[in-house]
Amino acid sequence: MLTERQQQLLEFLKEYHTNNGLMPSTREIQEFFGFASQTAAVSHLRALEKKGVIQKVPGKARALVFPEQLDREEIVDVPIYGQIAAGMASETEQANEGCLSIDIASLGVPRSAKTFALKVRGDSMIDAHIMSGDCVILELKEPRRGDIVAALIDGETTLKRYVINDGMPYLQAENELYPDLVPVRELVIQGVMVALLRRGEGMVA
Amino acid sequence: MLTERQQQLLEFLKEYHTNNGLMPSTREIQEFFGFASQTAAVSHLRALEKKGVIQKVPGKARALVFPEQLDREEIVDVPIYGQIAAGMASETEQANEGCLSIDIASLGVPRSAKTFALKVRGDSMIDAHIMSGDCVILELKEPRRGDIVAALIDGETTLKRYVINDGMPYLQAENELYPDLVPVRELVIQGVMVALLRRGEGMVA
DNA sequence: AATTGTTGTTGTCTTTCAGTAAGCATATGA
DNA sequence: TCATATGCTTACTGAAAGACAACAACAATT
Repeated sequence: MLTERQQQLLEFLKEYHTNNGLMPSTREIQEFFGFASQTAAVSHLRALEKKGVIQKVPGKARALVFPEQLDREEIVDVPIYGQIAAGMASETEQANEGCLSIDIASLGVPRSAKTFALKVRGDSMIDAHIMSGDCVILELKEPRRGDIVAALIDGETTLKRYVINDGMPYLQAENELYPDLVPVRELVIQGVMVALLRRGEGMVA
Repeated sequence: MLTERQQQLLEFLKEYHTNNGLMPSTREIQEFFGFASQTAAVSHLRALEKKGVIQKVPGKARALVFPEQLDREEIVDVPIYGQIAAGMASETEQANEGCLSIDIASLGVPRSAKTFALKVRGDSMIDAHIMSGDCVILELKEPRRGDIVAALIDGETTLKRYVINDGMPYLQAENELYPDLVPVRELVIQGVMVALLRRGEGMVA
């Protein structure tokens, strides 16, 4: 569908955009390709627009848009704070181990929600089909009974199901081999699980 | 950290950007807020830059960038074609039921990979901890033994584990209640599972 | 009391930048 | 063969847009 040259141009646009966060002007395109005229760049852009891979907003500077980008939902950056059941004693200690960028609609959380992610270690939630190595996405909010939560219980953080019995909240593992955790002193809920991402080639059991 | 007014300005920038795919000019900001001068907009932008929430590229038009956006990995749009084990007889029939935008690094697939997603229905893969309602992300590539694949077997599409025994490939469910599927006529692999996304409030067992 | 930050105003100046007109050579398909 | 798409060139225009100077009122610190 696209010619060789048009492909090169599109490539340049994408690269420029990811590097600089904005689109090149026609003169910058001209310079990059070594054109003697900016009109060459303009006509190429026109061709790309006719083929639907870009959209132009007439009269405005650097006003090129990739159509996919427009009907995309808003992307949020979910920071990965670390592994669960390992450290993270204080809430401010944000051992940011990377980020997870995903559109907000896929998570099913409101735009205002504060979210973060933790990597699961261990198999205490295996009966809820949460595997070791999975990445759980949590929202900072009040837990309801039955929610899966990351909680700081007596100094250690774990992922468990939040249960209330006789007005007494405690944590329940989803694995017969693990006991219930009844808080001795404190029970601080750090987040409520809203989504889960399993990734990589490690899909082999 | 930000003042009321600066918050409003940032809000406007984000909204304008998601709506139009590009940044407003200082004069557009001026007009939106009803300033009598564009310098007001400029000085606000300067303040936002000093506080680190935006970056400006001097001399260029509409050259405002959100810093997070810059160190973000490239976002790919994974189309959701439909439910597994339901329809999707032909490969071209793309009942696009929405999209999943996620940064490519989180998926662990090469940039060139062709990916798509399917919503799982049924519990035949429950022992691999894939639940009904989960969204599996698949890549178009050759399966290796042990991979979880979406396959068209004798006219129907299912998600199963790809096994080879005595040089004979067949499909295996991860649930004792389901039998192995040995292809009678044909076995077309539609994609190899590379990631899984479980979302929504339905985290309650 | 002096300084700095916020939120503005009236101006002017200059560069960036998109857009157009007119032309030319080579392909590709009808 | 005639039309149409591609891939360029030179030359010009005018609007879009950033940048700066100078000033002013008001808060919050130092």
